[in-house]
Amino acid sequence: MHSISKENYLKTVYHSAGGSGEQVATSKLADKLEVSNAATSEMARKLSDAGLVNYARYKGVGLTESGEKIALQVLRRHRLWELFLIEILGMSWGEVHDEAERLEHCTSDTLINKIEEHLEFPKFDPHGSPIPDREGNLPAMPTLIPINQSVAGDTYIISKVVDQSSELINHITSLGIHLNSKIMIVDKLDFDESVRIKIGNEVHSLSKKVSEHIFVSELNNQDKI
Amino acid sequence: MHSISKENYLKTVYHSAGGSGEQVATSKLADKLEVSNAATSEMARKLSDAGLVNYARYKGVGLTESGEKIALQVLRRHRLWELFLIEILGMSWGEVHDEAERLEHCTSDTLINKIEEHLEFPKFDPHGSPIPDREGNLPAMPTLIPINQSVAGDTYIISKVVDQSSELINHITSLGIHLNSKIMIVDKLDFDESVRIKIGNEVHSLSKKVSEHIFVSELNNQDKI
DNA sequence: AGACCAAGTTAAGCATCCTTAAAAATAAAG
DNA sequence: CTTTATTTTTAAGGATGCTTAACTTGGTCT
Ligand SMILES: [Mn+2]
Ligand SMILES: [Mn+2]
Ligand SMILES: [Mn+2]
Ligand SMILES: [Mn+2]
Repeated sequence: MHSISKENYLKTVYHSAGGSGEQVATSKLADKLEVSNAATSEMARKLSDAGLVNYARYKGVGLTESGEKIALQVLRRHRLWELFLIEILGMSWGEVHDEAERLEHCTSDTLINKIEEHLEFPKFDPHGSPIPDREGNLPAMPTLIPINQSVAGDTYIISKVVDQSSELINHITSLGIHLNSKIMIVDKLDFDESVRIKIGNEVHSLSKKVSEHIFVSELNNQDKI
Repeated sequence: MHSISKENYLKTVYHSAGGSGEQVATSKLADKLEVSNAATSEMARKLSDAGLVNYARYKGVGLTESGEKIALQVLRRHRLWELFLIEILGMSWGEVHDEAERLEHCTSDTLINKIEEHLEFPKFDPHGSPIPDREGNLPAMPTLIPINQSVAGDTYIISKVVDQSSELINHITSLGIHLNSKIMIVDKLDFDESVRIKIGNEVHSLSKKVSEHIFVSELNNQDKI
């Protein structure tokens, strides 16, 4: 098994590259991992030596096939743990991410497979993200769009919430937004890129920062999830 | 939270001191932790600086009050995880120790309390060891004796198995020994300190190494567990 | 007591992962 | 196409936790 730092790094490259094999700037990774640029450059070289990323100085990093395999394993552990903590142990949406962020690094295949079995082989985690199977395959997903790209007047279903920070999740929860909530886009304000949405009878304003982390699907796509 | 190394060290001091505040030789800890004596001496000094152990050169280490508090927290997490993995996830006796050895270092109070609640506040782990409560108090336990101190001809109940290594646990399991099994001491051989025991209709020979890790209670003490 | 031995400690050094500060490469302006 | 600004890398060093090898210390044997 690789070190905690290496696993977190590979997972972050995967997230930042947006699934495809794009090159990611080392400074972007430094931001997300909350370490210095210097630390990220150094790690890029080490992971490159280990054959887990493609890296050329000043050109960013991208996962190799074996690097992606590891990233998907970590992601699998993270997402299964989150679902388990919510479904079986009754923890809250806001609590599970930080816990999973640690557990993902100290869970054997045997254990994570037991958890998967206990949850009856789920396909999505509590934030709507797909869970890789034992071979690293992701389930088919409908195309989702972030709220800041939605159309005013249209109605959508909340389908995924990017859960990088528990602060964001707690804020979203406090607005009454949950997975599979139905929302209507009231209007979009150009000057600050905020979006006003209607949930039930309440109208809330979402800043750009918030709206770009919430993904929705069109109402008629709902059955695909 | 302290580092993994420090937590393991404190836990090992607790185990080695046999509950009371005896001083433990650094070399004994080095053996159990499978590191060099040098590493143990260095760590003794660091933990002493942090006020977690009493340490005077050449005199061994003993837990301070705050050191014992941490040891008991780690022990609590270890034992609750082991029980959880067996009871809820169906893992085997031999598998859970190694898993718990890692999980014990990355589990928040919130999570371990949820686990405790889910298990309905158990008092003993799957090997018969007592589980400290949230305040670090251990449940009352009957006095147990290791099999190598048992009396030939007498009948006992298996009440605790020290689970330092999964090899030992697997061996014991393969002999058909489980918690609460009833056994009879057939005889004790002086020349190699082995013990022969009868379980059901089978007679097995236990080496000294094995017999000193299995603890039994007299038959009439059974109800106290 | 003096010599000896085993147990325990210190010294020096290595791996990992991080930092800040200086240097180099790339990108942006003029 | 230079000059400047920004991004990225390299260099030097610190903390932690480990190693082997050399050195102390305390206890034992004669
Ligand atoms: Mn998460
Ligand atoms: Mn993590
Ligand atoms: Mn155990
Ligand atoms: Mn451990």
